This record gives sequence, structure tokens and C-alpha cells, in this order.
Amino acid sequence: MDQERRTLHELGLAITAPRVSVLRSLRRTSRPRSAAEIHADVRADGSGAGLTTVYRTLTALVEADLVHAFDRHGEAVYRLCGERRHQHLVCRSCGLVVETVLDLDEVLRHHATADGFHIEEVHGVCASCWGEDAQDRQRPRLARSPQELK
Amino acid sequence: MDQERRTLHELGLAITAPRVSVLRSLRRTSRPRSAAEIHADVRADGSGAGLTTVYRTLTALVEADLVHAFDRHGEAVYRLCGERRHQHLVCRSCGLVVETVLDLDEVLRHHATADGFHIEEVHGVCASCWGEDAQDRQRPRLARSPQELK
DNA sequence: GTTAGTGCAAACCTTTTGCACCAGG
DNA sequence: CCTGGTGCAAAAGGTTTGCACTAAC
Repeated sequence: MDQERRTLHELGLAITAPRVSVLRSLRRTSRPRSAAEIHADVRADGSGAGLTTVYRTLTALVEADLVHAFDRHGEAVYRLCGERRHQHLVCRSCGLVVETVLDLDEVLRHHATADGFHIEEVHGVCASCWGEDAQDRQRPRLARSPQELK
Repeated sequence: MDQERRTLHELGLAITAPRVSVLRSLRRTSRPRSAAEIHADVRADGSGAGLTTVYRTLTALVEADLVHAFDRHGEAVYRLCGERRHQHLVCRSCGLVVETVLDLDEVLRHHATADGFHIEEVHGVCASCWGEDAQDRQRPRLARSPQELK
């Protein structure tokens, strides 16, 4: 029994071709991808799974805490997550995600207005995107409006 | 010339009834609101402005750095922002937003993998939402799947 | 008068749902 | 077998766009 099947079995989910294929696709890269991207991957994998099934599988995996769903410019992107207690640094320019074990909660705990705030994701701009645009040093070249975000 | 008109003038935007009304609505509360909510507010204000115009106005204000757009469960919500350099703490359960001047960047700067990451938003769960669900102390009662997020 | 702004309706895109069919345990 | 899983097509919801009309400067 391979890794994907074992995972599904441990979660109490039925072992089906579409699910195995989605898991395999997720494992292929740590870059967060949309349901449509994963679906394309699954199709390329030979499985004739429908987009609906990909959505339902991703939902099940998110509920099982195996996958984390990020919101990228209005569309959901998914990523297999290893560790239990961790936080994500998400670059809003390139979409890079770094898992961190930094205890940022500890930092906030000493800040009055933020007392007890439980950090899950930190959104911002990574170093390389920040420096990328030499023309505009003050601020990275990023989508700034809802229009542009699409 | 009132505040809204002055603002529009400073931004080099034409002063029109819909825009004044959108600005007035934004000023009314610091809670982030969707375009639809702001549109309802604008309508109640007597302006017959259309939803399209509300979107276009919000886009212009975001581009001008006067308004910050958050992503709340797949829909955009908007909020007037005062300070230039600040970060937001966003509760994913109740949508509460707190502006903070904490220099979280400084904290991250000493963490190798996160070197140079420029923080803009911190997503998580606020203290009151965290404690709300007595049945499940380990984790707040939150939407966990894309399905549930709607 | 010219250009920027507006309203409406239709298009768009991602995600969800209804329902009949199929297959895993 | 029986329940959970699947596919398709249609619906839903938020957002954008095309185009003709209007109003600001």
C-alpha cells in the first residue's frame, strides 16, 4: 500500500483513483496551487476525475488538517502541510509560502491591543520580490487594486 | 468644501456624487465591508450610484493607498486606512481588524528563512473568538473548508 | 467641448449544488 | 448490498467589461 493510500485510509476516507491522484499532485510541489491547476495535474496523471471531485477531495483534506488553503487574490490555493503547529509567511507578490516555527504569538502577547491574538498566517512581500523593482524602491511592483488582482 | 471633496481633489479624482458617498460610507465605520455592503450604504445615502461605480471608486481609492482591501472568505472587503506604515491583525473568524505599529518585521529579520520578509497583514484568530467555543478548547469553532467559508 | 465618470446588462470565473449513476468496504 | 463517492450540468456569487450616455473641469 503506497503512501497516498495509507494517508486516505488513516483519515477514514475511501480509497479512490481521484483522491489518490489529488494527493499525488499535492505532494509533487510545495507551491500552493488552485483547484484548477491541481485538476489539470490530475487529468495529466491519467485520471478522468472531474473538477467537482477535486474540490470535494481538497475540502476533505483541509478538514483533516492535511492541507492548508490560502486565499490568493480571490481564488483558493492549496498546499500539503507537514507540521501541526506552525505559521505561514505568504508573499502576496509571488505567492511563495514559507513555514515558520517562529513564535510570533509570543511577541504579540506583550502588545496590549493584540493580546491573545493567535497567528496563523503572515501576509506580506518576500525579500526577493521587494527588491525586484528597481524603478520603485519605496514599494514593490504589486497588484494594488481588485481589478489588477485578477 | 467638505472632507470628502477635499480628499478627492487631492487625489486628482473628479468630485462626483457617488464618490463622495462612498467615501462618506467608508468613514462611517472602521469595520471592513464588502462592495455590496458599501453600495447599500451609498444607496441609503440617497445616491443612486450603481454597484459598478462603487467597485471602480474603491479600486481608485485602493490605488491611492487610502483604502486597504482585505480578502474575507473569497470576497473583498474594504476599509479606510489612516497611517502609512502599519500592519493589520485580521481575525479569520469574526473579521475584526486591528491596526498595529508593532515592528514584526524586526522580529523576522533575525530569522534566517524569513530574512527580509515585509509584513503587511497577520491572519489568525482574535482572543475572543478563540475562547468562544468552550466545547473545543484545542481550536476555535471556525470555517475550515472552502465550502464552509461561504 | 473634451475627457473622465457612470449605469446597465451581459460576461466572467471560481466554487457549489442537485441528481442520477457507480463503486468501495 | 448499501452508503459514500463521482460526473455532469446548472446555479450561485462576486467582480469585471462593453457600450452608450452624462457630467465634471
